[in-house]
Amino acid sequence: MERQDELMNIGAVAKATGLATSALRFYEQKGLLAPTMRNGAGYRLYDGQAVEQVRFIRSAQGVGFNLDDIRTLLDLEQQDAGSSQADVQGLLERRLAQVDEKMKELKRVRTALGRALERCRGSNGECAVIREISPKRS
Amino acid sequence: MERQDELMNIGAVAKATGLATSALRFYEQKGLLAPTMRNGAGYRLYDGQAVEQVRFIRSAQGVGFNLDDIRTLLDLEQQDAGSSQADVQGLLERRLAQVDEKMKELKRVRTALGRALERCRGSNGECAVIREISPKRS
DNA sequence: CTTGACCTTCAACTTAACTTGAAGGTGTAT
DNA sequence: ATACACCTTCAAGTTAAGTTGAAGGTCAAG
Repeated sequence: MERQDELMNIGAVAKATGLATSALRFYEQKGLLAPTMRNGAGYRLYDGQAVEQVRFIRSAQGVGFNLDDIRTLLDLEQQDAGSSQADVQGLLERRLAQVDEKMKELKRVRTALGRALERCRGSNGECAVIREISPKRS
Repeated sequence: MERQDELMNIGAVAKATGLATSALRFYEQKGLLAPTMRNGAGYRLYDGQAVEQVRFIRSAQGVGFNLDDIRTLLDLEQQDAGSSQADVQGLLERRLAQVDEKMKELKRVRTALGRALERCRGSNGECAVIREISPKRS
């Protein structure tokens, strides 16, 4: 299982993740994403793991974690001297509880939407009138 | 049994929800929360539903929706007469799909944390997080 | 009728998470 | 060797979601 160590420069990572290069540099500055190395000219070079990491960041962000939270989560990977296993474990447990809390909230939101949809379908014909629902992006 | 129409002023809603009064005024300005009425002096007066609504807003925010999204959700819930049934239904369905997508992301994050925790407990040292993310792309 | 805890508006400030722009170096294809 | 698309840093701008502060009105208690 030799992973081909093809390194990609920042533009390739950007393309692979759908983010702007500026966002990737920003993540680096915030300690969330480090290139594996730089080439002679100072270009950042990333391996495939970076793409995975960016995807994790986006997932976590999408469900309401901020970059600081995410950084501490990613820092666990590093096994920094100074953080004991117990520290790491405790942090993981707290984050997990937080995720479970979010799961509940999401279900709450889902239920509310489901009820609205039901009502909308149940009312034969009348949800409302007029037009113009703006094509709002997510 | 006419105890239901107790109106509360903004400070009481703030206390009941844990938000600052300034946040509640801000939500009003953004069209997310309207007081049922004002008293003679211009004081905002809210009913109990407002507290529920604020809780919904916080839940939705907590799972990554922004206030604009939430406003459209609330508009739908109240069947804000302003769009056709098909439009409303379609939008509701899209939002539901979005919620389900977030649910998946949350599960993804949860799984990553859960497995890292398990390994962290089981052996010494390995408390990696992002390695546990399945390399599945969206 | 004054005191203190409320409330009002409005404008300016803050923080997070980026983006944009300027000024310039690099890689490679013709 | 000249384009041209990349890349670099650094500073400043933007947007969302509020907070903070000034200047003042209101209400119950003493």
